[in-house]
Amino acid sequence: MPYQVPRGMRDILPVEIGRWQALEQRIRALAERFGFRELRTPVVEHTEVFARTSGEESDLVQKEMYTFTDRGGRSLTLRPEGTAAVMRAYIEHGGSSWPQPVKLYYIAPMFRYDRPQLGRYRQHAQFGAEIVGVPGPEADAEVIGLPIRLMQSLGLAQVEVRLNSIGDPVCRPRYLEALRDYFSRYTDALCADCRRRLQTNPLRILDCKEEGCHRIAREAPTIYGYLDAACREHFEGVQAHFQALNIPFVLDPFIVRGLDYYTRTAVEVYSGKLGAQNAMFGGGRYDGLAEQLDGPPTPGVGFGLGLERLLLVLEQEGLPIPAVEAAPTVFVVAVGGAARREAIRLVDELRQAEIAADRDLLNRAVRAQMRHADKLGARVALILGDAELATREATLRMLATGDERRVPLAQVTSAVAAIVDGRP
RNA sequence: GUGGCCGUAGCUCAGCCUGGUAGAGCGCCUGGCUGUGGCCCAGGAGGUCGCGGGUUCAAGUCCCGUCGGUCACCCCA
Repeated sequence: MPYQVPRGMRDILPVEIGRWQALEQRIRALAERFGFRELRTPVVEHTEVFARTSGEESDLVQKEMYTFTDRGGRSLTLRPEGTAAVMRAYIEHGGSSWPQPVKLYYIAPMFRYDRPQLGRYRQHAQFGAEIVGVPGPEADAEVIGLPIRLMQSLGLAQVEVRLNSIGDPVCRPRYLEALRDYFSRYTDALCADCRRRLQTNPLRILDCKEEGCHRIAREAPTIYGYLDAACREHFEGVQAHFQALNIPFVLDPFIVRGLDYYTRTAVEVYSGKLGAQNAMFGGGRYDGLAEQLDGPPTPGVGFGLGLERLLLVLEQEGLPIPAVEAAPTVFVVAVGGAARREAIRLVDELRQAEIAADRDLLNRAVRAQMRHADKLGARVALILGDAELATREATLRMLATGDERRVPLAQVTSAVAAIVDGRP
């Protein structure tokens, strides 16, 4: 085995690409029906774009970034998440002067240096969408409704949406103080990570999975008593709009999100079919993000959804997406040099008529050519030999039934077009 | 970054315990059918047994290391 793909990365082979293409097509159609337009950003950004926005304390920055120095001495990082890059592009190109609000989506690879396991890869694909420029809760419901409707349209009926508010820079500090007060009484019982988080980010203690920490966290004060009027009003607005959209959700005060830029709304959706890596999508509001990138104050809300995980869940639920097929309509089988030359011309003519056509390139026996036509899933075999050439005809064989008839060469394309249209 | 399990043909796996000439099914190619696919039959190609070291007369098999996969932890999509 001379070379292998880098750890945690994978090749998507032709036998499975049809599912990816089908999923991506559906996503694009749905996102655009929702009024989102695609934004493509480079796969790398200046490291600070992620380091400053996600937070120095976040796991993403601490241990998951693919960072390198380019030949000019710049520190660049392979995009570990989409939102910061979208906001960087929005600010750079003067998004505030575009028709407001701005609704953007992306389907793009993300890179995180992590230990691989089922549903977790060092390169994975995410579908994400953002609404920039709307401070009110209608945008939260609008953008989070998108992946919900996507999953429903794929047949995932009961997805559980876990919703929370983590406050904003006005009210969250008071809550963090309350958490510090509370957890300080139990420092001996907290794990080492959480003792550190007590100083750096006590919110994160809330979703620590350590048994001891978890037990203590369960009794911790929730943020609900600390949200100020504006945050509470926003939170209630999001819930009201979810209800109006008939999106079921549960309130979960332990959803805190791993990145620092989130404000107010935080959501995560899980599947029981994914083992330990069970998050399907996550997202929230990030009203302070633009300023962290030295841009003007700009509200935003969005999500990121893991495509590998979505495909895995669909597979395990017995709901595979019908793959995009790439079978030729016509396979031209040629016997002999003159027929081969005619086949080259005929295949080209069919292709110019927008009919998928293919032929043998290995100079193989008729039998092998027929076998190949069958394996490719062609609907029609066009057989060209001396007998046909003598009368300027081709034998048109329907592979499903074995029915055959002779067609003049000049009428082959229209005959095949008729078959494609369902007129045999 | 920590721990458990697993690496033999393109794929799924047997052989390992008890060291002694590397196997099966599927897939691929060819032929049976010299101009007709699927089904069937026959043949062929394809492997430094993940890699490196050690023990031994002899290692796919035993030991150590390493890389990769997988599951769990951390955390996330």
